[in-house]
Amino acid sequence: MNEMKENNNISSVCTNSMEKREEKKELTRTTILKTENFDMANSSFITPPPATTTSDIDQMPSVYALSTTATPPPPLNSIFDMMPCDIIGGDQKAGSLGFIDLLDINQDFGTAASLFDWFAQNPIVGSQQQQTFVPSPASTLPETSEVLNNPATPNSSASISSSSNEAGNDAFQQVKTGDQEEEKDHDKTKKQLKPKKKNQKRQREPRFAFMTKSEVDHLDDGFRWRKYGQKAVKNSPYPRSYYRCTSAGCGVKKRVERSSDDSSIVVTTYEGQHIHPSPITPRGSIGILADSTGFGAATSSFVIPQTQYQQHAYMYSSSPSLNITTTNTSFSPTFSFHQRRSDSPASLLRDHGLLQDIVPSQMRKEPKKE
DNA sequence: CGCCTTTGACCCGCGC
DNA sequence: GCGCGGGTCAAAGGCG
Repeated sequence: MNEMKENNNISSVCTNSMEKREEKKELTRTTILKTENFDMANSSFITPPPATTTSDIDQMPSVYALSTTATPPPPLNSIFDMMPCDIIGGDQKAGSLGFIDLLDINQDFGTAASLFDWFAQNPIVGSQQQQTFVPSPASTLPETSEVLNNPATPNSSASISSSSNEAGNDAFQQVKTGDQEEEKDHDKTKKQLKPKKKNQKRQREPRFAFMTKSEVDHLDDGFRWRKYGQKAVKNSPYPRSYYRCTSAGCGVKKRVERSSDDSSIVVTTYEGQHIHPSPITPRGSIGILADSTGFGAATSSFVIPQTQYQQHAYMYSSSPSLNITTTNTSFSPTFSFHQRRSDSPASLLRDHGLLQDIVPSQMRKEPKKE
């Protein structure tokens, strides 16, 4: 109890204090990269990511995208496809077995004002393609990369098949299997669902995680969340918070916790798919345009408030030359993530032979500065 | 008053 | 079967 409170203090938790958020938002920095060896069950890296090396990077915003899957993920047509609905097969246990490279972001971002701009500017043909990525020491991962993905789970593989389903919900359904329909009403009745069949493992919603270098734990992503739980995390001084989207009928959840290795890194894990547009488009926030497919909403959990990230958008890559720096530029005030469903950084990377270059496990050992 | 967080208890799955 | 740990519930209280 007391310990938990202490943890809260330690981790500079300011979950819903707008004031504090305002104070600290500028401290939030974002870098997106893909990684692997992420233990989704524990929201931790199976293998601690190598340290970033440059002091520059240390100054950069940090968002690390992570995801796991137990089943071959559906089409990866864009970075935004890496949202829960499309990417992560949702079995927690299996998911914990390994982490898959899904955030295939690695590209010369050129003049893109931001990560999001970049995505907007780089249409990629990604449909009807199949991609399999099997982290393996002997595989295509270049050891020159600073990435050092210790394949904690050699068996884990991201099979990204593609069928570019324009209906986001349908895409989501692709991930679902069999009895998952039962899950629809699991939210309220979970507790009463004792008579759950023994052999029916509870299927988890697809999940998507990313890491954010921020002093703010609960990032404002444009949606309204209600905290419904907090648990101490084993082997971590920081607690894990559980949030649920407050919109009626929307069962999207997210977990937020700090990296035990680097307290400046917040690991946010989204689970599920929004069935509504972002209720909030606060000034400075990147709004999400949900389309009729609902996919926009589905991917909206990736929304990053402009106010928090506009200072820098940085993307790690194993190759310094591939780093993008977007300094003091702002994200598009409104970005429709779903609008690039045919764009695939993954395929782009594939086309450019960069897929394996992406830095995964690197971020955890960023030089601690505190 | 409504919405939110806090927090102890409970449920559930898994490993031993 | 038991214990552990993750995840969730729901009552209580805080806050605007």
